[in-house]
Amino acid sequence: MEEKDSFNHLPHKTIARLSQYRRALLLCLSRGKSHIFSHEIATIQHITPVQVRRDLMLIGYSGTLRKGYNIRELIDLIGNIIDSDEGIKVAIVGMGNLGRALINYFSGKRHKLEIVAGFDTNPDKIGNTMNGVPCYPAERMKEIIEREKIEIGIITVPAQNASQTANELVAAGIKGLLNYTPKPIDVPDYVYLEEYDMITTLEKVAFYVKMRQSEEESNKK
Amino acid sequence: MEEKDSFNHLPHKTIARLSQYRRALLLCLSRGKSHIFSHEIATIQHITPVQVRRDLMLIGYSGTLRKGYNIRELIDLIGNIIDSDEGIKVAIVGMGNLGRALINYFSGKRHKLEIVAGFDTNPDKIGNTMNGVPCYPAERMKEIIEREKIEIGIITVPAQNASQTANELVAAGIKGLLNYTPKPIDVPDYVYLEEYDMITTLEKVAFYVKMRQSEEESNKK
DNA sequence: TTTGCCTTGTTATTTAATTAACAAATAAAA
DNA sequence: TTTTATTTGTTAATTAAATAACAAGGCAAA
Repeated sequence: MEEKDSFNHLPHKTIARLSQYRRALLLCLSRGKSHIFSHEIATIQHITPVQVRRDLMLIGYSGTLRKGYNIRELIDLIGNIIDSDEGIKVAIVGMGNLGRALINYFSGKRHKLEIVAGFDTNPDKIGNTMNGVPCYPAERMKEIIEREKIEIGIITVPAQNASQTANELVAAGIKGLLNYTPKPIDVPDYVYLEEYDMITTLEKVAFYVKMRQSEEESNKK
Repeated sequence: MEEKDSFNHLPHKTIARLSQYRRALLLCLSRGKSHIFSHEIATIQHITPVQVRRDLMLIGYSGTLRKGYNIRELIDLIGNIIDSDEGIKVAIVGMGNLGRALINYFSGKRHKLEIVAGFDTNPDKIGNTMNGVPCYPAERMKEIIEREKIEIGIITVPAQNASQTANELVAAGIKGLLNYTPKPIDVPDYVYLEEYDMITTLEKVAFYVKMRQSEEESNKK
């Protein structure tokens, strides 16, 4: 208990990187590697070796000098930190292209984190199964989330339905939400919320592309 | 020229928020509103009024005291900053579920930023049109990107093809890349790169959900 | 054995972003 | 007319994150 508490002040960015380190490490392990240096991890992730070492320091893992980190041990440790012992169930609301894309990404990958239900209002989709994930009618959201003890919801409905969907998920007792619509949603404090807006991301890329071009032009002069 | 340069030190987060403010403002405008207060924008975006005012200060926009900001003017100013005068063309590589989801999100929305081509290797998809976006064979990437003067590429191929796709896009002269595969890619300095990893995001949500639960438990004791 | 080279682990510094604090302006109310 | 409430704009302080700096350990080669 006390140990686990020590991880709740890890920087958000470190949590994200740990997840990425683990995937890279699993790949290395499958290729027969047993140890890895911080600069190797850094190269794979396109970050600096210092940042890798600092992250590992924060989770209290020590490598061996001149031999690097034990890949198997590190994978296990990261799992202890970021995975839930019992596993966490996830539901996707909105089985359009984005919802299905997410299911494909996840299918059979992470066993501690499983997408167990999809919801939609389209009668053509209801009753079908996508990559092993059954699609239920939106009206049954509360019932199924409670029955299956689903704790995380991913919102991939059209933007205009985002906030209503969020409310329904919260009412159903969801603990964490991931909102992929461009419409910001409002949830109670006890629900962890992460939002990602694809339109904004693309506009940002466009801005920096433009910015660099105009910098180049003014340098030429 | 000199004015534009003044925007190249805007914080990245501010750029992202400007894009979001604009969308919110367009919605308000369409409802007949002409002015808006910082705290109204803040409520819509679930941030603080101070942050809104600070962002607007950075772009040099002044509202009128006790009347707020002129929505029309502000929309135009944000456009001047983040849009490219001539517009920027975008290509999507990988017309799977995620690629199609992005096309749906964008279709007909932002006229300064247009998805004009999709690429895939699947013969069933090649030659089709999705929401007005034609799907070309991957081999024609360079040819079409050069011909259409496409500057931004979005990578939505399977992870194992990510880096090869990135190389092809860079070779074709792309200026900005948005990588949605969980595999980090490597691009030259002159290419602006943004990466987003859905698996990591979901693992992060799961971590914080778990963390809060174990905090609650230890509080009960 | 000794020297030099890597590599880790940690602290210090710098940079980025958010939040707090508050002066100034002005419309509305007293 | 004077006071009060509200809202903007800006500087200062705080927090979060990344980067730099460097001591210490230990293998390999001389």
